[in-house]
Amino acid sequence: MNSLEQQITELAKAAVKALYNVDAEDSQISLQKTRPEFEGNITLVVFPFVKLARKAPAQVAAEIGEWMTKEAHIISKYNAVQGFLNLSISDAFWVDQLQGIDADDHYGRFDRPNSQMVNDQMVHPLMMVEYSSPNTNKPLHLGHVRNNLLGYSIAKIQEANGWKVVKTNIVNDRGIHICKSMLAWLKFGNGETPESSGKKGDHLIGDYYVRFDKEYKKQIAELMASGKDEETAKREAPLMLEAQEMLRKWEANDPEVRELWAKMNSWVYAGFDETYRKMGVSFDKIYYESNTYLEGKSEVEKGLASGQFYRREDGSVWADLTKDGLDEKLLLRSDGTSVYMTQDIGTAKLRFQDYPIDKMVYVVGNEQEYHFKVLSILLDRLGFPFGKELVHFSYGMVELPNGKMKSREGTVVDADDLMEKMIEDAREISKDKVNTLQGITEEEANEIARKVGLGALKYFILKVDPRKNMLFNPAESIDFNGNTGPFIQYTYARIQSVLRKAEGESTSALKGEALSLDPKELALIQRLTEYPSAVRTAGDEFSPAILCNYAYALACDFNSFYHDLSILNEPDPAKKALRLLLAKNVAKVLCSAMGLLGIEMPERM
RNA sequence: GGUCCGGUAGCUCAGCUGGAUAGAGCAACAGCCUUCUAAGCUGUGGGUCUCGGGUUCGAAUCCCGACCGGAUCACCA
Repeated sequence: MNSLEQQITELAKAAVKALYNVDAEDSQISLQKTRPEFEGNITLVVFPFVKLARKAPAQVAAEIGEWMTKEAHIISKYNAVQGFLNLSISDAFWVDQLQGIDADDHYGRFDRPNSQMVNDQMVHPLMMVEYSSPNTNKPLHLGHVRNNLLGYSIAKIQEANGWKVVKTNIVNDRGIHICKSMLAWLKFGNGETPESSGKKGDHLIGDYYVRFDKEYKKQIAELMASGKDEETAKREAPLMLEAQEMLRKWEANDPEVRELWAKMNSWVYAGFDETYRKMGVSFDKIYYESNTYLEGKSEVEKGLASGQFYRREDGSVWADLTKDGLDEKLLLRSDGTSVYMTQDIGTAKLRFQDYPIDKMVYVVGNEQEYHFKVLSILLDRLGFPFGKELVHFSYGMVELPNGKMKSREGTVVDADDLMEKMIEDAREISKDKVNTLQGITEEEANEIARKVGLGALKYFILKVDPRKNMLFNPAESIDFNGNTGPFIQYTYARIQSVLRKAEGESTSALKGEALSLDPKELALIQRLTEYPSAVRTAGDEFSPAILCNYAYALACDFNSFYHDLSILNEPDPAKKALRLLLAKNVAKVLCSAMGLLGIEMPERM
């Protein structure tokens, strides 16, 4: 089906040809939605043609408008304001569009140009999306929340854009930071477990990580008091030495250390699982750094053998990236241990073994842009087809009113606490709405509060352009009114309420009926037709925010329509049928758009 | 210092492939529920789009230069 834009573009080119005998380029055809203060639905900007025509802009607009109106039945009338030609599209066209949307069960979903039919089945190119990637020494915080929500949403959006998406996670489960919490637990834990304390496993481990830091600082202070300088004190503090010793034992597969490590990590995973479940995110395949870092080492060794990398006198291994305008990059330390980059190479290797990856996407904060620039070059050199074109979906930091979150200063916003608080707030607010929520069970009420609270949180985070830093003020609660998730959920719930009451009513009265549309109805249909391009743009630009904006605009249009025009009390059966069809499809699209954001819709609220 | 990103209403953010008088929400104020859910709708006030040049019929948007803020440039991750 030709979109309206395409049809108008062809018409405009034909008009310019017929009137001025000039072949216009597609790039000269500039279309925009007509501003509400003017009559019309779509506007052609005619300035590009005024030189060719050697006439005043308004006259050119009028001439083209006259020609198009005569030639094309979908244009009902036009008006020209300066160089702007405002075109009104016929009501029949819009009704037709609405019926098309209604008939399309996959409205807003596409195939890729390189999707192929294989044995009667559509096979899509494969995109792997890595997100979350937590350390196992502390619970998830607000920064992770943004990461997880963006990662999950972008996976959904790319799926709608015709990719087969594999969601993946790389868990950073080894290293000195893990040893720190293990050591603190051994020394000060008295055998505390999640069961014995009732604490969530990840929080319990996080507490010991903090405890380590506290005791370590104490030791540093003592050493400095006895005359050592700060550098020496930090290096020689017994706790740090012990942690390093523990890491060596871990690398040497010391059974005792490994057993403790496995036990404590399992507590953390149980905690993470709970947080992920609550957040509503999931993964198709999880990788663990403890399994991939050795793979990375051997890849680096191979690169060394093939001359891609070189070894320095102290034994460390480096990649020379000066030809790419970058520096030299360390890949293996002089003691042979691996760094972050090494591990990422190993992970890529395993992933590539496991899946036919066409595109690899890393959802990681913008502080790591340099890292991914380097990784892209290295993977390319090592022969990974997706290396060169890998996407670092780089998003901005979440900042608090006084700057970044700092765990040492206790300003970290915990993910579990935050979600719980949002759900409580939603529950509190819904208590004032008893009239609309009469007769529902406690369980249903909890479920509504959960959807609404999380909806508010998710929308709040996703509506901001991912590239930008965003501000979160813990002192102010996240809104439930205005441009928010609950606003859109509310719009949906209202529609569901109407549809429940209209159950059994047919929309067939619409057939063949020539009815005239109210401007609010027309605006709604036009907005619905914009959904596919919103999905496409969100995919192209990796921006869930675009879908937030779209869903908000659609909800606004509907609420305005709903306020002015009655659906159930409309006496004209054809009009009533149209409005029901409209409401039904607005709900469908709202639900679809919010689904791509990972936000659930309540049937009532 | 090099590189990258940002600067739009009191606050949080849209708009940025150039188009009409720059938009929302929050906060403030004023209205609208015997009528499909008022988490809604309508209205009022609020702007040197950081600044200065340039390109253009037309610049918040593109180019150049300042200024301010952030990130990064580790044998950290």
